[in-house]
Amino acid sequence: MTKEKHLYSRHSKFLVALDCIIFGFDTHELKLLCIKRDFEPEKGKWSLMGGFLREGEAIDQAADRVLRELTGLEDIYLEQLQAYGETGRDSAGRVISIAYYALINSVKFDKSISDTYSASWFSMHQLPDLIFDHHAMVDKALRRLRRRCKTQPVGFELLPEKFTLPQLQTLYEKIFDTGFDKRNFRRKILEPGVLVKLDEKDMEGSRKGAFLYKFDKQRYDELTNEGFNFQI
Amino acid sequence: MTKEKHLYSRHSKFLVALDCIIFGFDTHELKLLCIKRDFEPEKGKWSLMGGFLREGEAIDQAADRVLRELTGLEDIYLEQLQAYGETGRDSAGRVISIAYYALINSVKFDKSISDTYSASWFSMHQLPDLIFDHHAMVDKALRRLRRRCKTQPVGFELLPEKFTLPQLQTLYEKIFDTGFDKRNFRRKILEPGVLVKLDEKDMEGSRKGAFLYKFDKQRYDELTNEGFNFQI
DNA sequence: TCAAAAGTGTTGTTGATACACCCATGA
DNA sequence: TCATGGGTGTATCAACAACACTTTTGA
Repeated sequence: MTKEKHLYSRHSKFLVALDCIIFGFDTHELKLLCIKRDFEPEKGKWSLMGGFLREGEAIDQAADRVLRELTGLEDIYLEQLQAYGETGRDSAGRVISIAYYALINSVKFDKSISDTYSASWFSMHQLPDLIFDHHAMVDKALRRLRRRCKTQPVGFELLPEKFTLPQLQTLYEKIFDTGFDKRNFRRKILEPGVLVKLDEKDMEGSRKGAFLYKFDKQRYDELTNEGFNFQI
Repeated sequence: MTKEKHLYSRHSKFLVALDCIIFGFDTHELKLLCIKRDFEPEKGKWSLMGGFLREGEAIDQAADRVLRELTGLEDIYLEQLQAYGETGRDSAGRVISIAYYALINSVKFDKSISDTYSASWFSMHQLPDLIFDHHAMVDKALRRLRRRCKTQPVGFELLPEKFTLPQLQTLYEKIFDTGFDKRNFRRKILEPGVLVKLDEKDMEGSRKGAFLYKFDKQRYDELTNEGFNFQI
């Protein structure tokens, strides 16, 4: 008999699931990665990527595993939103679900893996119907993402390592679903000095070309230790 | 055989606990309600009030029940923080814990009930050692409380229905662990017009006496519908 | 009459917003 | 040469912070 059984055995146990709200950005749109469920219940309907917690696995690890199973990606920004535990939330039985949101650079991710799950990207403005309480999770994730983007340099997670300021501005505009003044945006984002301008231009987006920048994580950490707070 | 067993039976089940971070305010201090555990493991140590999720119970309901068991209070402000699920977090076995924080007016609560749990209030500056990851939960709860207080009128939950502006200011100062300018504070808090001044004074705190105010929830809801956002 | 807390407006500073033109390039 | 998106500085306005004296009352 295990210690656990001895002490807590009179209490009920529950299935614990992880659901991932996966955001991506492809130069013009903020997108959400959804999968077509290939198992019951709700087989064939659109859903967030999810999975069940396993013995001996921390919940953060489990979310990471679920994300990796779908995208093939490691070292992804992943943050817990909250637990969802209404009794009727899963039509097939009692499941406590812990929602996480992830930010991925959609260029990187492994299309072949996601094909096996019938995954596809949807614009945040044209989401499909999602099962259970997944819409509520997505709403909450978007609000959280906006809050994080205001005070932490997480937007960069959605872009390639090298990016242009117009790209970055477009990203922020899509996340906040609004427009920003170009000069004010550049001033604010450059002012703390955590973006380093490279001697390279991206010539894709325009004739003139736009300088590439890189996020200087080391510099950011230094400043943060000195009490600096990122703000956009 | 239930539908649940049929569909999800190959997955593991887990104990799910609820832990409540209970904040109170007693005119001079922001306080935390802790209990001395009367069961193993960690019997005799200080802990947050907690309990296990039951079959057929939504997690929010369960948190509410746990809170009521300790305080005897209904209709308490209660908000989920997040789930904690490290594998070794509970020394007696694998338990997923969902943390909630509550705001109660510490005058109201039923001392006799809490005595049966050996509960007591601790100043946020002199917290006892707490078991497991409860300190991390408290830290997170305090940060969340500060954020909520900045943009939602939740501070009033910690005060009696009628309160004075000096009391309210002290509350905010204790929550944010800082001092505010009296005139600026009064201007900001009164400006939106969601506090109604009563024709009564509280004579406890001073010779002169301070006017009592009441939070006008109906007015607040009206303004909120018109797009108003509370800000302090 | 005095000690102790309540109550009240104005000014300076700082951060946010609005705004228009020149530049570099490929077609 | 022209169409397209990239890059730059200043002036105005609003929000925030700093600040000191009068009032009321009970002891």
